[in-house]
Amino acid sequence: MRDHCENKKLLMKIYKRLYKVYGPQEWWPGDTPLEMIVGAILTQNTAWTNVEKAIRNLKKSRLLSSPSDLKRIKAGRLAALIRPAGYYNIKAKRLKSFINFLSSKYSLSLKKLSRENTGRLRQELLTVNGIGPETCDSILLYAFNRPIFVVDAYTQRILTRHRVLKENEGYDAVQKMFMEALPENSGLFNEYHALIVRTGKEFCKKAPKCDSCPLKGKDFYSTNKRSF
DNA sequence: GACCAGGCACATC
DNA sequence: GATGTGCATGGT
Repeated sequence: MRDHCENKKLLMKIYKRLYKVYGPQEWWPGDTPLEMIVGAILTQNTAWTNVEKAIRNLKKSRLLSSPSDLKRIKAGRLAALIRPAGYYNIKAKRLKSFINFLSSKYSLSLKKLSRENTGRLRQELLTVNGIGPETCDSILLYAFNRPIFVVDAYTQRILTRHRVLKENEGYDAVQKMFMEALPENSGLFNEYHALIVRTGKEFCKKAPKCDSCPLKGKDFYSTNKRSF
């Protein structure tokens, strides 16, 4: 994370390239803030295709119309419905802990929750068991439209391979780098993260497929001398 | 059949 | 504070 100025230019260049190739991703794939929050929890370490099945089940059972639906349902039944998303017992608990938080502190109202300023909102969400930094920031950015950059495994992997980050950089440090390098704009943060995931899925899995990656070529590497 | 996916909490050292 | 482990389904 040396050469701040160079990294800043490189991060914009990467964004422009991905946007040019893929166009707008129009994330989050969900219709309402509640559905986005549920999706953010369900997608933890899980392929989105599996999450879709779980969300379909919840919608079919009319459990995503309002938070009170999820408040009423028993954790065991909830777990059965979200089974395709994997880790279903623990995720059912996590959904419940969010709903209990919303219920006890915001009278089950997402609108009330959304009146908090961004810093406070982030602080509050992070107290919920099962909501860590990435899930929290996905909720802030996609459900509440706040200018917060979401860091995920693909972000780390792609930027490490492009020598912008050293290996095992912490979440907060990576987020800080993005947010200092880019204009504070939730639309930009939204598209950038979505484009990273899109690129990561196609080209930057643990075994990378760099040959046809849009970020191939020396234009997209930091000159920072780092071994990786 | 092995490997992996848009993490997180908790135990242990 | 770093490191290891359980949680689980469905696609490649």
